[in-house]
Amino acid sequence: MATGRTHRPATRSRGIPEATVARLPLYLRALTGLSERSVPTVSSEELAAAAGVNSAKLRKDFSYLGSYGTRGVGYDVEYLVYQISRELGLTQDWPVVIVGIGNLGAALANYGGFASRGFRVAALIDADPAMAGTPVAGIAVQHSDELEKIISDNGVSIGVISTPAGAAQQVCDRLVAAGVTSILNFAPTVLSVPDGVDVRKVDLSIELQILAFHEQRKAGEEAAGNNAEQADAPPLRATPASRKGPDGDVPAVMPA
Amino acid sequence: MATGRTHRPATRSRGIPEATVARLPLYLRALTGLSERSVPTVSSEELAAAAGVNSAKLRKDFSYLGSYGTRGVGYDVEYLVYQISRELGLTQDWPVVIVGIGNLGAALANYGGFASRGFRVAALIDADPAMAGTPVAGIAVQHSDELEKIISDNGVSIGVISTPAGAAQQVCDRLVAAGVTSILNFAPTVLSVPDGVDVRKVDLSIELQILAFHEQRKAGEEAAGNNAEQADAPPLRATPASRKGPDGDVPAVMPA
DNA sequence: GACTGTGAAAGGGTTCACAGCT
DNA sequence: AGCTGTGAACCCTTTCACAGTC
Repeated sequence: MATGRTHRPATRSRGIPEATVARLPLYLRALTGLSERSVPTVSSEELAAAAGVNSAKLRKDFSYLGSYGTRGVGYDVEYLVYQISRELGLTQDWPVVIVGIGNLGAALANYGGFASRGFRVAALIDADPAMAGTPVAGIAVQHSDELEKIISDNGVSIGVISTPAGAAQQVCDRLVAAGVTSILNFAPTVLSVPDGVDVRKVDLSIELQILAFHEQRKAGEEAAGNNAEQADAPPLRATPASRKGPDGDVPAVMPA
Repeated sequence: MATGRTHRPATRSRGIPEATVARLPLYLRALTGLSERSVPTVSSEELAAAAGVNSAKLRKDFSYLGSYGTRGVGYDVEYLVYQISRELGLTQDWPVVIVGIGNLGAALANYGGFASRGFRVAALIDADPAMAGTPVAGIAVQHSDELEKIISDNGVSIGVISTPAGAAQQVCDRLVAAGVTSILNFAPTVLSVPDGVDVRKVDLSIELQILAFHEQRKAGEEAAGNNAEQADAPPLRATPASRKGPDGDVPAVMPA
């Protein structure tokens, strides 16, 4: 025990913070770029810049994985690529099914980033019988009747839902019943799943709405000083006891 | 300071937490559903369930917007729809351009959720001259030479990038130079933008990798007890001074 | 009685700043 | 000298629990 001791308080590979996990793919991508350019080592500063984060955060993130750097030198690119890949579970192959082969589903099937890094599109599934057999991205679409069989035959544990909103929960239920435990949902719905099943959501319209919020903010800033956005609101309140439309004031409903 | 009436500490419509902003679209969607079914009021409990959050969080979120509920009763659906829409800036129309009309761009153009709620696809832009004029989702694709003109003619402030990764930064720079201040980026790249420009990123492969991490976790749990995922790691270290692959153990680089 | 609005407590995540190693 | 690894401070977010209002 001559060294600095602190035996590492059992918090090693257990309990990597979620925020850190979400950034690992980012680091991995940056590292892959460096690897392709045969860069042997990077400092936290350089890598952080390439990944678009600050270096303190990156160092802390890596510290959760272990001590993979060398003081005074930096990180070995190849070694880090391997460690992060392993931590993310990308050293194994993940068969994935995509359900709902409309515009978006087809785009996903064709997306190169899917195929690389451990993910393999095991099947494309659609409810439309007319689509069955049609090749999309080189894979024949299968009818959703086959869903359960496909899942179990291929040992699929990750499913992607790109159906219309109305079908998503139903598809989700079938995926889960068939053994899928991770779902990436592109349909604009809240999916309910049993404990132990992970759902991640990608929602285009939500992202746009968040941008619109900040955009409006910026626009309001120019005409600053007076609280602009509150100012032009109609003076109606919801309080049933008081005034709610009795005075011909618009209830102000959005189109849809 | 006796207690009682804190006069609302000037933190009214200023400074809505980012986490809250990100959930407003979720609430809005749930409320729209209720509105279509002509439900007049909801409790925080009901609405929270529909939006997939817990009710305390929802109430706190709404408290940042103002006091829009009625104690003992709940929230007036129509009124809340209006207030949230206004807060998000959806009572005005946002022209949006989509740059990069490949599979994904086309899917986005066709996505219904775009058109509803204040967003209007003002133009589709692609670098391929062969695509110019081709109608996608009822809109003729325009060549990227026109980008600057399109932006300024239509007063576009929100741009969507669905180009390949290699083109994204360049497209981003042109969008920003032309006046766009909010960007939704689907390309797997870190975009650098000047201050004052917002970027949101949607990255399919990152989402999958996060799922894979948790999936691997679950798999490791079954064979629990011993720290499985660390256990099978090859005992190589990056320290250039010490051992680095000398023992024929794979450096294990990802394919790409 | 029912349900909102909100202080206060608890929990994560980020940033700082520096000790410690090479 | 240079750069990592990390306690400690700080900040943001979530949750609790209850006073306040209808």
